[in-house]
Amino acid sequence: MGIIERKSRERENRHAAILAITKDLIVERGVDAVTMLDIAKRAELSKATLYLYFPSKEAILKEIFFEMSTRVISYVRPRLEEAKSGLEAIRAVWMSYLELFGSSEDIIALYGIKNHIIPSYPFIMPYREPGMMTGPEEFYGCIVECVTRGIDDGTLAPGLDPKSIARSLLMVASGIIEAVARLPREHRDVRIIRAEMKSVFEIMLRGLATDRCDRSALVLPDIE
Amino acid sequence: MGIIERKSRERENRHAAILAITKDLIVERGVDAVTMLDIAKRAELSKATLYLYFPSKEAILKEIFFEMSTRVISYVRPRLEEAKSGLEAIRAVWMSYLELFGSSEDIIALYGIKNHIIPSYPFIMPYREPGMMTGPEEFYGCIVECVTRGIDDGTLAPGLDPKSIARSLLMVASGIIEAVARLPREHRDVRIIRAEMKSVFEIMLRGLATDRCDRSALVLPDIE
Amino acid sequence: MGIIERKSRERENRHAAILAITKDLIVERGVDAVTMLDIAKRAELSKATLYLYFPSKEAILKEIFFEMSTRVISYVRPRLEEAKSGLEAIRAVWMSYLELFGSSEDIIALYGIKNHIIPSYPFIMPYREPGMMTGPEEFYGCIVECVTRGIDDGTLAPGLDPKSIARSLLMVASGIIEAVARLPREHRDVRIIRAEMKSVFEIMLRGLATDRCDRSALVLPDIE
Amino acid sequence: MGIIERKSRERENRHAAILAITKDLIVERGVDAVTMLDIAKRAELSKATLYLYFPSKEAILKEIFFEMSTRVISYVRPRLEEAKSGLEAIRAVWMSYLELFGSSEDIIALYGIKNHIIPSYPFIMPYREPGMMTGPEEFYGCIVECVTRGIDDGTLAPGLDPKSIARSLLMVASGIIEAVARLPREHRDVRIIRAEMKSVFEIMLRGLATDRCDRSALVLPDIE
DNA sequence: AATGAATGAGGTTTCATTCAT
DNA sequence: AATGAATGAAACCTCATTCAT
Repeated sequence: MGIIERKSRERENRHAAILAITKDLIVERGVDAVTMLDIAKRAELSKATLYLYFPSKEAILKEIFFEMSTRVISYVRPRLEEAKSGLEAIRAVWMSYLELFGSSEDIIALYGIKNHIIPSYPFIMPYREPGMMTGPEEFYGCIVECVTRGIDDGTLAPGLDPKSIARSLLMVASGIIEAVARLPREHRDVRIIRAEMKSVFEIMLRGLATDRCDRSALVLPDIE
Repeated sequence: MGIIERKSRERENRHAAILAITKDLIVERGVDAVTMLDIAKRAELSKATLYLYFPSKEAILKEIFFEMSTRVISYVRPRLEEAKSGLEAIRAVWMSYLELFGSSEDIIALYGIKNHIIPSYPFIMPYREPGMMTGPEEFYGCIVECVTRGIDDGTLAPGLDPKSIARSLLMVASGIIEAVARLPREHRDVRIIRAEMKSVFEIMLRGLATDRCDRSALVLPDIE
Repeated sequence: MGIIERKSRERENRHAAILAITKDLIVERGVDAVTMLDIAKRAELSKATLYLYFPSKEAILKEIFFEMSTRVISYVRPRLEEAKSGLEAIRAVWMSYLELFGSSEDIIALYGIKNHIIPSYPFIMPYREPGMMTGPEEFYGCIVECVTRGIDDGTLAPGLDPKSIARSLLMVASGIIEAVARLPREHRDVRIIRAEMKSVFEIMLRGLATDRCDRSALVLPDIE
Repeated sequence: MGIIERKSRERENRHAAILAITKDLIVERGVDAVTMLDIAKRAELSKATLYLYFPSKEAILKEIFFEMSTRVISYVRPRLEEAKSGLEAIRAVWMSYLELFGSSEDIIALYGIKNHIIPSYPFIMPYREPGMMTGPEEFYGCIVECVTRGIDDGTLAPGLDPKSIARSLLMVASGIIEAVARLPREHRDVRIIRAEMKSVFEIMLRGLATDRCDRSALVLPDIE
């Protein structure tokens, strides 16, 4: 039993290692430039072995994707719940992006893979029972809620379509991350990039807020 | 002589036809999924024939890219010059996007190819003598000017960095176009997409403008 | 009739021009690197037009080859006949090579093509009635005669097989020309190359001669 | 462990088999006429498999080339060291050629590839630190030494330029091998070819030697 | 569980040659 | 007579995936 347990743990380790390595490679080179051989080499495994842990390359990508998007939403959700208004909730989302990107570039992989797995996101989303949604769908749902809440509490401009705004916010964030992802690694200066993100996010916050809101909520703090 | 002329015209037609077909294919499937064989098949030519008109696949992409970006800037520039304020100039840029996208989806190809040809745009740009800039570089320059003008004439918020804002605007536009490009063709409903663009652009306009400006300049008209 | 004549002359001019151009290209780049398009471009003709004058690329090569080899033999033969001994005849052959190469690098084309047209030369040669031989065959025959003559008149070592010696001489000459042909054009210094040829030829002359001969016949003059 | 060893041996065998097959094909058809598909077919592999063992066609050629040239020089060098005079050393080089060619036609591949890898050899050679030379460069150096030695010990004619003579010898040998290589395989009668080589080599030996030397050193033995 | 070995399908590019005009 | 246009065949190379051991 101890042995079986150990085996199982080893297997999980390998599994996780493959995912981590693939993520790194994607962050370094972009999804398209990562081959199964690249992954195998860095994992010090044979290509064939990868297929013991994952049925296909697609499956690796999917797993990274869903694992990461779950993680992101776990990070964001409590911050949303603490927010005292709809506007603050939106602000909390942007803050989370800045913090997440600040702590690691991993998020680049998330967005790179997204374009392979659910390219139509956030335009097209299958209807799912509440609780059955995947990370990105849930994330979208969260933002819709934030916007609705903001309209209701008067911190966001009335007359907005929450779904449309949610899509807009997602696309803008996505666009920035992808632009960053295309930078060759040696030009990715985290500080500059965060400044760029902050700039865009602040513009959007100002664009969405009503006069009634606290001006301080429209500014994102510097993160060093 | 009439014959020579006709022949020459036919040759140019083929040349143009190949470009047009490639553009269509890119719009349909994305740059990465378009092969020389695909182009040849749709043009009802052999692969070898393509190489009579273009020295390489890259050359086809480049030609489409530079031709389109020149066309876009020619479209946008006069509208900028007519604008009475910096804010209106920015608004004119957004309007142009809406109009261009409304008349054809071609612009999707432009952005798809951009990521191949100058992936670091708009982050990294080689310095060039004025007048020697490629379309995208010139476009960036235009927007920097608009923003500067807007700060000077008080229609845009003071304290903004024009270069940073220009990059932000380009990235946001790019992000939207790319999100649209990833939609399968049958789901690309031009009206919905334009509404989506309009939504984002209006948010950004509001986010950039000062109170002093004309409220009507913050709204983009519907284009049917 | 005047017109017909002119036409015919024009046709011959084109024909000759194509041959000349091809020869130049071969000298510059080597046989393998010359394409029909290269020839057409430099001749300011279309590829298709080449096929009006020659049925195939092979045919162009063959014609250059036979024309040049005839010219070479016409150059060499009278010098052989003036020679007063077998040894001097051999010397005259070498002298001819030095002179021919000195006046133009064309001979490089001759040897380049040879390897395509009659690769087995000088090992295998079809039997032909006297007078029906092609240039290279005749050339070989000449050298066989020279050697025979030299053995008979005592200037060349007895016990040699004239045919074998003839083949040896041809192979050695060929080897040098081909080595030169492989040099990139900018490194082909005619003076150095002639010195190299002279060196080899003198060694061979000394190796073939008997003591009886005039020592001065073993030295080749410098050609500036 | 036994298994690992066996696998590794098999892999090396395949590697070696590909090299051997390629060598054979080159010997049969010449370098230019050998394609990756040819090699794959004869090896009963797919083209893709070849790329598991070698990164490119060029790499196969290079490996054959360096392996063979190393082998040749290992064969020749001890024979040179046993030689009692410069002339005998040169003779030993020729002897080696005869023996090597007698035991296998492989050497044809060596010379065929040489013209691809270092076409300017022996005219142009990069300077290298002693001990860093490739096989052919080392070979050239050896021959220069032999000639120098021969001039010093009086067995070779004074007034010769050792470097020039070395180049001449290499070109002559190369010329013969290449002439042989162009023969269709069914006409390559090893005995005849060796006789031909012997004939040329003996002429050159006589041409280089002084009267002082032992006449028997000017004759190469028959090898049956 | 692990992997060495193999491959089919597909990518870009080149070139001698043909044919309608 | 001249050619613009076209192409089939073939070259090198890559990669996700399979399978026997």
